[in-house]
Amino acid sequence: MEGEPPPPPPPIENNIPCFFSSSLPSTSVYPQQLHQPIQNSEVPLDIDWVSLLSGCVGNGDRKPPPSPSVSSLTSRTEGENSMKIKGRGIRSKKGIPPRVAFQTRSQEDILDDGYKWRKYGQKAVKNSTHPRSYYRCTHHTCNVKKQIQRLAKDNSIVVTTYEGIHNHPCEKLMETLSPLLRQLQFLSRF
DNA sequence: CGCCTTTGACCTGCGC
DNA sequence: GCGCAGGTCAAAGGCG
Repeated sequence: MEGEPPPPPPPIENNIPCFFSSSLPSTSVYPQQLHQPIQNSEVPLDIDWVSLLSGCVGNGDRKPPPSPSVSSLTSRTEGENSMKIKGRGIRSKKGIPPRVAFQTRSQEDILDDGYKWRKYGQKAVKNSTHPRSYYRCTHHTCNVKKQIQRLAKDNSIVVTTYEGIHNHPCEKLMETLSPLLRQLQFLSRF
């Protein structure tokens, strides 16, 4: 049924995965309208990290903002905008997890976002010379996935699409923040 | 030895 | 109904 009903974009808080990494070059976030092509590759640096992080907190994990250098977050990339929900493990139309896509200008395909990922597939995609890689969070109870692909028209841009929300804290972030938190606790006594 | 990547096969939905 | 394209599985091999 339902011939691709235009789903109302869910509140952004529910769609923002968390980002963390000293090496993560950039990001910007918009609600997931992942069926629309990227129209521009301008660089919106006015990231609302408060909203972003509050969404993370509400979802049980969080990451500090990376230092933005470039990027534009998107919805689906060109050549990808016609993507349908297919495949063996197809997401049921009822329970489609939130998805967020980022464009990141980076020489490296894999951006360190603080979580551990296991690659479970790679696929050549139409209209792109670069394959798309599929990753899954290695945490036992976490079912978050991400796809990584380079833009066909700009090899320097990596498009990372997160699907789902982590249900566990980011170990790397906790490592990083622990000393700070301890210090804050100590200072707050005075 | 355990974990990860690679890679081909398989599955599924959509368009024609 | 068929073919295409995207997404996933799982065996095999590599690496620390």
